[in-house]
Amino acid sequence: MTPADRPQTRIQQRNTEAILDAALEVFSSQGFRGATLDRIAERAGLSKPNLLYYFPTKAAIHEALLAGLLDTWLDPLRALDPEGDPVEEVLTYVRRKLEMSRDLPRESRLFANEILQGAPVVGPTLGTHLKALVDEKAAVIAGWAEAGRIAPVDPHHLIFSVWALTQHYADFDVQVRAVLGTDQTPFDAAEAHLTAMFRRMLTR
Amino acid sequence: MTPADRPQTRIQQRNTEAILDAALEVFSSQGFRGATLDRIAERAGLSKPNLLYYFPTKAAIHEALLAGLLDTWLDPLRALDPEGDPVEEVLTYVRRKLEMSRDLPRESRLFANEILQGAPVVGPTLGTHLKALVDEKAAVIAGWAEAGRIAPVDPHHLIFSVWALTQHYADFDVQVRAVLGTDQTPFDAAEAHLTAMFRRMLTR
DNA sequence: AAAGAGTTTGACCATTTGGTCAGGATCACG
DNA sequence: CGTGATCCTGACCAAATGGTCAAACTCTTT
Repeated sequence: MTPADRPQTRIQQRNTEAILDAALEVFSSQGFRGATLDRIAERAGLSKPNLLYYFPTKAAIHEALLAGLLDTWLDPLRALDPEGDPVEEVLTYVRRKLEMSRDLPRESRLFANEILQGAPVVGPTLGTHLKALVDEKAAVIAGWAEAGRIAPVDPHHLIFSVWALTQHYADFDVQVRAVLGTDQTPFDAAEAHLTAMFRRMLTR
Repeated sequence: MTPADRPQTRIQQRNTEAILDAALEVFSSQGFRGATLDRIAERAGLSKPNLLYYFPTKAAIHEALLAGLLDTWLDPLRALDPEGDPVEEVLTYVRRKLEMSRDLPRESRLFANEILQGAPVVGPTLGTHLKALVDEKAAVIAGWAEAGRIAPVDPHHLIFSVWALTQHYADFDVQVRAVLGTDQTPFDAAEAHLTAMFRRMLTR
């Protein structure tokens, strides 16, 4: 009776994937209101009615993207190991987050758009899921600081700093490249800079 | 012959101001495509045709906002004084930039939206004006580093870091507040954190 | 108070856009 | 090979939206 009874057809899988990929491209570069079903359908290689055969509304596509995104987005923070070496754990977190900015810039911009607009979709989960995870990891970091294993630091704002610094290279990519005026990726220099910066601030 | 011949009427001044303020509110929270002339007109207390009496198109309002913004946005960086004390100069820059995030969050979000969309409006100026200013100040910072007056650092990425860290508190305000779960402003703690962070990373 | 510049608006228009629907094409499977 | 489920499409619709315009109203100046 439930829709889950029938597993996905090959066609279903191929098309929903194509739609989500096309939608990610369009939503992340134009914002929710700027994206049109026509553009998404065109990029996905489908007709608009066909697109609406797989997703009931434009908002449904958007929500599907954000729902799938939040989990993967927080994976690097989840991996922060209370048993590991404090400085290396934070540095690893920074590196993994920066890699995500490099490899998944569309996802980063989709998320940035969502937060900029006031988080109309993911808003509810921010104060619950996200806050719970951040509080947990902040406590770990606070413990390291109290034990004198890293320099004293506000753990919540340390995490904000990681987010801000790494996501900047995805969300403001155009500006970064314009200022550097170089063709090559800024990510190598960014990693060196951020690694040195965090190491220096955490080493007492 | 030029329009500048006749100075602005009082009515003109009041209405253009009201329009720009309303537009800033709507553009920054909904993005360019998400903003409608009806909403802007409503917020400005004018009818839509009356609004279009003062600005020829929606895009013209948007461009007027961005044109006025870029200058004030870079004021704190311009104020970075090559003759001043290196660490204090950078810290002052950070503080002034953070104050702008606190006092002008709508402007910050408007700019973030513009860059996220690929800088369709300000794009050309990024590679010229902005790059020139950043290169100039980066050279100053590089000089300080070479002279051993601050710890060695990539000057361009240092400036990016200031932008990312300070603007984060305006652009991702919803997320920051949701995670902190507090009613009071996060800016006091943010200033303490950022000040300590930059001081530690620049002091050798 | 008259004239002319400046200001405002209701009515209107063309286009875009999210979404619907009936019917046709195609596929999986007994 | 036939039949039911799945997939696809052209034509269409209602609402939203950027923009126009002629006419009316108001303010300033002489």
